[in-house]
Amino acid sequence: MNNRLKVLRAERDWTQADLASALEVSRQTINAIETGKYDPSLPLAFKFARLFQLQIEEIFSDR
Amino acid sequence: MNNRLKVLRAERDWTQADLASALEVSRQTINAIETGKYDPSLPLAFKFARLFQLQIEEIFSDR
DNA sequence: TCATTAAGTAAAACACACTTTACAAAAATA
DNA sequence: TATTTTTGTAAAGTGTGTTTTACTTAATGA
Repeated sequence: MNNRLKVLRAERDWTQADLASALEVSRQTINAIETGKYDPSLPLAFKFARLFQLQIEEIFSDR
Repeated sequence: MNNRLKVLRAERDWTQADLASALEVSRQTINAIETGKYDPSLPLAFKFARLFQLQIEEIFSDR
């Protein structure tokens, strides 16, 4: 699973910590997801989508 | 998190076991997700979406 | 260059996703 | 009604997602 989080953050000039606090998760969670260590849970994927106002599929991709 | 799995299954006349084998997960996993015991992982949510040819948000909803 | 901020990473702990086996209850069908 | 199929549920085990604390490295700015 890869994702566009780094780009979406850059477009907004947000740090990983900024994004983490917007989503109420730890900075390490953001880092781990961004660097592909693991996938977010579905509820967290929904939070990303809501925050960025995008479909989950526009942020995360299966292959 | 609620979902439309029961309806989507009914439209296709599939049992929980049918859906489970199409997705290569256990029947108990399908049952637990349908009955709200837990949410699927994001990769499994993608598999549902691909199978039903729907967006994840058209199958699962956050509230 | 020095100090600060941002990003990467690691370990331990805990909660949740998923499996297998097994059984009971409900629904469908002969 | 009797049998079969489907659904619900439970317990134990494994693996993954997330947290906290903490340290290192990289990038930014005075």
